[in-house]
Amino acid sequence: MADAPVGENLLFLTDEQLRQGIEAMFFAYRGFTSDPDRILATLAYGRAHHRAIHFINRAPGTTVNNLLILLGVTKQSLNRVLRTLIEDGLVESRIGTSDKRERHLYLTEEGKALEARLSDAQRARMRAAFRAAGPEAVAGFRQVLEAMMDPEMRRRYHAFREAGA
Amino acid sequence: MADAPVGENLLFLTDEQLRQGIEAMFFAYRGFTSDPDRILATLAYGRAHHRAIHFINRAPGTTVNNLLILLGVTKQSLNRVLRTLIEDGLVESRIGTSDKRERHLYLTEEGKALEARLSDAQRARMRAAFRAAGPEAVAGFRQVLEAMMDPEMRRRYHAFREAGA
DNA sequence: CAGCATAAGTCAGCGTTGTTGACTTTCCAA
DNA sequence: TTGGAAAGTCAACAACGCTGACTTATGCTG
Repeated sequence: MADAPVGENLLFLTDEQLRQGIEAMFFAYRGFTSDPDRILATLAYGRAHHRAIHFINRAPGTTVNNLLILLGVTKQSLNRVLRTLIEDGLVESRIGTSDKRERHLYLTEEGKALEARLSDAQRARMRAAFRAAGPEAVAGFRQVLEAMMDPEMRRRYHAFREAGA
Repeated sequence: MADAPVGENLLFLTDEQLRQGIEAMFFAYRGFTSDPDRILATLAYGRAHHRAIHFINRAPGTTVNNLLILLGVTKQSLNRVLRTLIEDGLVESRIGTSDKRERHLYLTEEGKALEARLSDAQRARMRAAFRAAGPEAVAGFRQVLEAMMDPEMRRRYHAFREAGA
């Protein structure tokens, strides 16, 4: 897997290939966010709300601190988003049982409904792209993306996924 | 290429696989932008400046209109960025010869120097990721990204690349 | 128990980057 | 010569990052 090209066949590492990869990443990310963005624009929410909703859905009961580390934003920034989501009844904040300083976050039914709308739209595009490219391409896609993350973020992400609540 | 799995082996299209793809895209994009962001932060520039510099470098002599369509922003938004780059002597704006309403954009030597700094950083990460994943994974990565773009953006992007000036 | 650390929330202010709307200037082309 | 395209400008606004300072509640440790 990691030992395919050693001395020959390094043409995929030319500057031109790398630049094309960079540009592909830029344009693909635009497509990636465009469908949820359209939905969010009708609701006075933005991408930050989407990200919060997404990860609360993925790990119900996660704490505010967990979430802001995962998202890589300050607590002030996250708090502004969480406050509106709680006020609007999409997210519920429960005081921790073992540690009462902590707030555990959950989606309400309404929050789950919006999460599903956003997720359906985003998954539809991802599904179409995966289907068009085929399973081997998808495996390569995942490999490259994993390698592109900061090691620290990759670690946090996997820890989050395994921790759940 | 497009006919690998027809009735069986569609496990790569499960909702869980799609969600993992979505999250990988989110975290990888963070890594993707982090190196240039660090450089830009020391210069009072942001990502919008980077994008303008990148595409002017890729297609010297492109017009303002070409650029704003490619970047998908309004002329007011692009103009604010271009103005600072021109004032700072990184970008040169030349009045068109055939059509004098048009402004053709070029990087100055100083602009090319910054482009190289930003690009070196971003390519280093891309190179490391490509190398770690291998050429077949890179091909798959590119295929999925291409399929994820809006068709209109993919068309514009390829047209831009071929047009040059 | 006293005191420090931690988790969360809040207020104020700021910067970047996107938006809309309205307007002017320049200039090509029918 | 007139309509429209291209470019630029001004104003206002919103989303969402940031820093800094502060409070409140709670947990932990000496």
